[in-house]
Amino acid sequence: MSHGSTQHEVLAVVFQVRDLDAGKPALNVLLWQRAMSPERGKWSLPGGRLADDEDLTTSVRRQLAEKVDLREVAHLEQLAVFAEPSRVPGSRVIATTFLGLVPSPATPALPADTRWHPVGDLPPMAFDHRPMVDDAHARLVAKLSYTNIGFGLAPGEFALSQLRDIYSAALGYPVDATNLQRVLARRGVISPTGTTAHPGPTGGRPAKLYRFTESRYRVTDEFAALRPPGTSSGFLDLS
Amino acid sequence: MSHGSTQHEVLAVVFQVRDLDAGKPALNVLLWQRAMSPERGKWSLPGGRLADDEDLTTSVRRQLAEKVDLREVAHLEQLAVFAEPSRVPGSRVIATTFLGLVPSPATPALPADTRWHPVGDLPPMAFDHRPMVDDAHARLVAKLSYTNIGFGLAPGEFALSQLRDIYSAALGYPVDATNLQRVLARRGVISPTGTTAHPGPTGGRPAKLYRFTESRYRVTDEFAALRPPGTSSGFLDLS
DNA sequence: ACATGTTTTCGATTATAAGTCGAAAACCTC
DNA sequence: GAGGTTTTCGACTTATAATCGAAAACATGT
Repeated sequence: MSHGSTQHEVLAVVFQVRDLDAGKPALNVLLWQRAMSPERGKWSLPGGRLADDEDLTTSVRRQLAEKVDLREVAHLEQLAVFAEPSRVPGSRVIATTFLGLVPSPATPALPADTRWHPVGDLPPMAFDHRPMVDDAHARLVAKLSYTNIGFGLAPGEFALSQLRDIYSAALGYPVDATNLQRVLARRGVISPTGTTAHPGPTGGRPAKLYRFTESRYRVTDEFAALRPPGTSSGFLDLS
Repeated sequence: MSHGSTQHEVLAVVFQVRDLDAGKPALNVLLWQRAMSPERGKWSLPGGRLADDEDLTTSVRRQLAEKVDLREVAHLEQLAVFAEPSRVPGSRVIATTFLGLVPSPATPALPADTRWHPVGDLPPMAFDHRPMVDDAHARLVAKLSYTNIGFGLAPGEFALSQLRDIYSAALGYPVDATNLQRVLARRGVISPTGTTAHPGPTGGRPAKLYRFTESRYRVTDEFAALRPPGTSSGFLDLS
C-alpha cells in the first residue's frame, strides 16, 4: 500500500440573499470563473490549497479575503469532505467544503472574475463543485429550521417582513410572517430592539425592529420528538 | 506559502449498545490500545492512513476489517474533519472521522488489544480522539430523532421493549415505549413483521415483532417548524 | 381449571407546537 | 379626515407528542 503526497484544499459555498428590496429576493452563491485549463470558462467555488501551518477555518477566511476580496462573512462552518481519487485531474486533491453566509443588504465589491449566481439558475460548474453547492444548500435549508443560523443572512436589525423574505428565498417556499415570528420568538432566537422602522414612501404601519439574540451558532430545536421530559425547546449548546 | 506533504487518515467512531439482555444496556465505543509511542497505553479510534487510490468510505471499511476484524457495520457515515496542524506529533496528518453503527445482539470477535468501552466511562484517549467521540455521540443522539438511523443499532427483528432499551441507552435518558412506537410508526420508520416473540421464562404477553422499513439512511423529520404547507413528515431522501 | 404475576399493547386524555385567517393598529398621501 | 398600505396581534384549527391506565396475552403454581 502506497502513501504518496496528497494535497488538501478548502472550498467555500458562500450564500447571500440578494435583491431583497428590489424585485424578487433570491438565494445566491459566490462563484469564480476559471481563466485557465482545466475546466476553463466554467465556474468554481472560491478556495484553494491549505497551507502547511494553517487551520481549515483560517485557510478559508484567508482565501476568501485574498481571492475574492470578501471579508463580510458572518458565519463559517465546516460541511463535508470530498475525496474521490479522481475528482480533479492530476495528482490527488482532497477537498473540505465550508458553508459561508453573508448578511443581506451588504454588497461587497468583487473582482472582475467573481460573481453572484442564483442557486436556482447555476452556470456550468467545474469539477465536482455543483454537488457541493447542492449539499451546502440542503444543509442551509435544514439548519434554518432548528438553529439560529439565520443571523448569518439577516442584517443586524430587521423588520419581520424582511426576515420573512430572507427565509423564503433561502428555503425556496413561502413563509408566513406570523408563524415565523412566533416560532423564532418562542425559541428565543430573535428579540425586539424596542425601536421601529420608518415606513416606506407608500406608508403603512411602521414595523417593529428585531435582532438575533445571539450571533453565534446555536441549536434551538434538535428534537421534535423523543425529547427528555421537561426540556421542551430549550437551547442546546454543542458548538 | 509552502505546501509540503500532508498525510490523511480516517478514524471510525463505532457504537454499539451492549448488555441489552443482561444488566443495564449501555452505549459503547470500540477502542484500540496503543502498544507503541507516542501516547503508548492510551486508547485510540480504529483507522489509519488513506491509501492513494482509496475512497474514504472504502478506506474505513478496509481498516475496520484489517485492524479490528470488524465486518458487521450496518451504517457508516462521514462526520467531520480534524485538521489542527499540531493535532498529532510529527508531520501533519488531517483526519476525517466516521460514525459507525453495529447492531445490538451481535458480539463480533475482537483482537486482544481492542475493546468496547461505555461512552459514560471512557479511558484516557490518545491525541484528539476524545473530542471526536463526543462529537460523534452528539451527532448520533441528534440523528436518532429525525432519521431512521436506529436500524444501525437494532437487530433485524425486535420487540418494542428492546428498541426502547436501545434508544434509551443511546440517547442517555428514559424513553417511553408507547411514544416511541407511535412516533416511529407514523413516520413509517418501523413496520410490524406480523410475527410475535416467544415470551420469556417469567411469562408475559408475547411481544409483536417489528423491523425497520428501510435499512438505508433516511431523513424522516428534518423540519419540526417552517415546513412548506402540506408536506407534513414525509420522507426526504438526501443520501 | 383457575387465580396470580408479568409483560406488552392499545385507547383516552392532556399538553404543546404549528398553521391559518381576519380584524385592528399605525403610518402614508391626497 | 378619507382612503390606501403595511404590519401586528389575537382567535381558532390542526398536527404532533407526552402521559397514564386499562385490557390483552402469556407464564407459573396450586
